[in-house]
Amino acid sequence: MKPTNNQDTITWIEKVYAMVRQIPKGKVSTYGTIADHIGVKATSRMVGWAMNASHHAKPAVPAHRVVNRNGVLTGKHHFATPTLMQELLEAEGIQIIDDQIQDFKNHYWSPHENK
DNA sequence: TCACTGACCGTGG
DNA sequence: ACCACGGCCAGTG
Repeated sequence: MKPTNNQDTITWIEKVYAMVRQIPKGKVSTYGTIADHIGVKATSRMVGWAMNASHHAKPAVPAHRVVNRNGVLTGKHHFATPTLMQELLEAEGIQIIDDQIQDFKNHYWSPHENK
């Protein structure tokens, strides 16, 4: 398509949003994996910061499907409520105990499927 | 305008 | 095995 109002100002942040939205329901991804797949220009910290900005982006990015390397809901505290992230993940069939995703690697989603 | 921080991860000692 | 530090972009004070 040809977005007239769009320009080449697309930054790695846009890619972060796009990739996070590609995460299928019931699956989760990590900051490092996303950052690595986006490009070496971005690091895990940048992804986390982008997620914070995602609150301002549209459509809303399912940041609740993004967790840290340990499979822990590190960013849960940044959601509307500190339990919202866990609630959303549990609603997708993911079991979480003490902010720790159970069988995390089994729910782990890798962008290798996407080109 | 300059400097620091941020939802992290990897490597070195 | 544990502790400490660097790296990258953008926004805020």
